[in-house]
Amino acid sequence: MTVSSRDQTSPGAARDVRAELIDAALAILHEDGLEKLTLRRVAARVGVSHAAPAHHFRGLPHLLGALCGIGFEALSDEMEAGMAAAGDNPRERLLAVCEAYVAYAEANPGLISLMFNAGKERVEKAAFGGSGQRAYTILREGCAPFAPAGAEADSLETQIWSLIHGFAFLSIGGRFDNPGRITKRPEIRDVLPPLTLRTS
Amino acid sequence: MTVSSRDQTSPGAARDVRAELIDAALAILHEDGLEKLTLRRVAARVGVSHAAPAHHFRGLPHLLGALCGIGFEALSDEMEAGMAAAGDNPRERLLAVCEAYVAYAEANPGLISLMFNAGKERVEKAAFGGSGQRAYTILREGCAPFAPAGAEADSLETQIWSLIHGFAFLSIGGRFDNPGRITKRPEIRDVLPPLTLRTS
DNA sequence: TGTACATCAGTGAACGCGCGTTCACTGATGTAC
DNA sequence: TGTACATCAGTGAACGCGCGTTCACTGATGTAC
Repeated sequence: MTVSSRDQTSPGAARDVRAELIDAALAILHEDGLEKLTLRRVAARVGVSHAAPAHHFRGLPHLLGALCGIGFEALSDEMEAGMAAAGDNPRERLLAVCEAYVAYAEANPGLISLMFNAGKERVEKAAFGGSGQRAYTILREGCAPFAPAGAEADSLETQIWSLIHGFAFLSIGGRFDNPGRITKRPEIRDVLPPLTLRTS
Repeated sequence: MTVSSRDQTSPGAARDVRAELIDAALAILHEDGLEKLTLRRVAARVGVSHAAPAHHFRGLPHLLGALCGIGFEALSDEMEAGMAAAGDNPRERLLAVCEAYVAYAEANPGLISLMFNAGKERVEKAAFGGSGQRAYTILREGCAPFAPAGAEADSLETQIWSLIHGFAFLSIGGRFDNPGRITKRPEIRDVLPPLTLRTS
């Protein structure tokens, strides 16, 4: 009986508690937000004793770090996929990257908040590598065909990043429901600045 | 002896514990962040028993609501002051509003995070009125002289708000220290989109 | 000017709660011989 | 194919901690007469 799980055709059918803990943490983050995300709740959701997570994560900050890594990878994947699906037009490509960024944030508000807004002491940075760097590089790639209007070298990236980042978090925070506004949920394409192709 | 405080020339010299509690809460928010902001710590900082705050706030969410109200008023004041100091040039006026927004956020990272990123359950909305509305109206006023490049009625406000909001939170989060970047802390003026005056 | 009373902010002890962490333990799995 | 041993993930009880909240209380202040 006890070997039943190993009799399955898939070798991965043996219980992977670590993966289950991460899935449960993502679910709690999504449903209840960061403040409800504790080791004990994660363990309870998986159906395991509250002491079990200690065998997989040094502590809550390490678990949160792992979640951030997953989040940045997934965000990067979405941005890359959007870019790839957009074809060759540079403007369409950048637009797709921006829309992917915002869409990911809107679909994963708890996770994106953890990734960007959680205090340094709460998240063990060592638990995820350069995952954030990858997303930034993709954004930079999307911006590359366009000349910055004026001065600084990476001012266009800064502009675009600020724009979509702010848009995403204002959207998540429900700020576009502001009673003074007409447009409840603007389109990204209506909000991007004019972009001129690099001439050289 | 017990009347000594009332013998002072200033009538406000009598202890105002409620105000002290709010000041202490702001200080904790600034120094340690939202996660460390509890009623007991606030009381301890003021030097009062931990049961005292209950006489002034129904609970932590009401205290946080009061802080948000103060924050939005202060943000609005800064935006208005910046605009007033900028003179008559519409572009300079809008730039000043934007710079005030970002500067306030950078100077008060804990408070601005509470105002925009804290969950609805944590902050009692009833504890502050339309303070957020005022800031939005000022931003709208700064945008008014400019024609939206294309379509939607409030797309320019959305664009500017997203841009400065994202810029502010990326700055607070230390994202401009990203190793892939050249410019560590860009200027707002280098990052604003081109603005064309409304013709009609 | 006095006296009786109501109000109200602050005290300090006590409560139950959920949290992270530690501990000795158990039982399954893998390995050396 | 066996036997002895090491490893390791999970258990459940226990710990101390900080938290919000409640409670009877005290003492100062304000008010009615």
